[in-house]
Amino acid sequence: MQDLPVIQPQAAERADAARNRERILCAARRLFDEKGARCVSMDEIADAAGVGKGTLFRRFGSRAALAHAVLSEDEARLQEGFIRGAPPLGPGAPARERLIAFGEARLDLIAAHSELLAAAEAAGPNLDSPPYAASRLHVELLLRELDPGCDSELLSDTLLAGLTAGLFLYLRGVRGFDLARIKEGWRRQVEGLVPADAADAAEPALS
Amino acid sequence: MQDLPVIQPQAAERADAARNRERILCAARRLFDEKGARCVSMDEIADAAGVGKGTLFRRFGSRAALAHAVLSEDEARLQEGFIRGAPPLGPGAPARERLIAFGEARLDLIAAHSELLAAAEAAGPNLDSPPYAASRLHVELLLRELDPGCDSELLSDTLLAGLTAGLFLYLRGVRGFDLARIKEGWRRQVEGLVPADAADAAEPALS
DNA sequence: CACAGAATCGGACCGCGGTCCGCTTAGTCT
DNA sequence: AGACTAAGCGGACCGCGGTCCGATTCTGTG
Repeated sequence: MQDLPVIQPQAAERADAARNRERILCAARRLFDEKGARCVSMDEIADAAGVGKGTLFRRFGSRAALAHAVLSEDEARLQEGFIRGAPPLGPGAPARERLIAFGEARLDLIAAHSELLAAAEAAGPNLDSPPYAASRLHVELLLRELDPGCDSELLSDTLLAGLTAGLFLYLRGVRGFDLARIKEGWRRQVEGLVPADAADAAEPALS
Repeated sequence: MQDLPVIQPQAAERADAARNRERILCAARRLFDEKGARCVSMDEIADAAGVGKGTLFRRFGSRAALAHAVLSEDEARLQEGFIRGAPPLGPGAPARERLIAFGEARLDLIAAHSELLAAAEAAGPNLDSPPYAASRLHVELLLRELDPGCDSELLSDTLLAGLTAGLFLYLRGVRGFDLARIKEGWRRQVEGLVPADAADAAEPALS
């Protein structure tokens, strides 16, 4: 019989490593909101954390990943909200409403951290990032519930393309739309995507 | 009385400048499809064109802009297609069909030059690039025709977010969807966005 | 407590996209 | 033709994200 596999693979993190991780996250968070995400270089962060650049990259791999790590708390809160939260967003409301609420919640998060999130979207849709995967799955399940015949796998991705920090910055900064208007657009897009008749197919009041 | 302002501001391009522009475009095109867009550095292009790096950037401003320039022919052809082309894409077909055909045509173009287009999308939706602006306007007009009450300004942008090279590469490369399936998703999204009743409101056979 | 081995550190280093500025050259006016 | 001027040129230079590897700890063991 082998040893039981340890559930937390990174549990054996050395004390100094843990300390440095915390220092880095702390410095990054501070610098990001002091100077704006795009004006902070990785060298600066390493410096402010009192740590070598190599350490920084060893810990987080890339700028995008660091940004994700800094935002992980907020991402987790959102995720918690649509998995176990109160009805408009969490289970209990009709799927269509949940989908709309999800988009609005995500847009709120984007609005709050747009620059940082944009940095985290370096390559494509934050591919392979757990938060994105979770969101995608959530949207996919809701879509499947609303219209079992649709290509929910694909549509979840294309729908989520409308909830990107890059797009948001463009819409708000260049085109001049405000948050409420963007939310309204999302609602409209969701309502359209789901045929009105099919929408009521699964409208039990509770999950 | 002053001299008449010349209508074409850049007409006064010096002979050597024109020659170099051509050399650069030519070298870029060749290298891009020999080695794949992402494996070609700007230094390489300048080198292959027998031109200094400064010249390259003076001419094209950025890597993204160079990519656009290389693709301008194809972009122009697409644009020509939806402005003056044959009915499914050009004027004459019902607006909804035109919108679907537009997306499919754009997806074809993306599929043909995905890497290069991805390079051209460096910052946000190719913001301020003429081709993107033209596409956006086209989509906006079609949307307005289909449903005059909708927020066509915003929806044109969010819809176009689904026709991005970055998204396409992700859908095809990471998720493994093929072109046909992606096109089907686009159709579905368009059909949803436009209420079925309003869709027939403007269905004259000719423009 | 001393030791050994490995995990971690850190800063020199790389190639990249992009900028700058002194030199060259193509067009123009006499 | 000759000279004048501004457009054009090119390569040294910059800061950035990211990598590498020798030096430096930390931690379990005798």
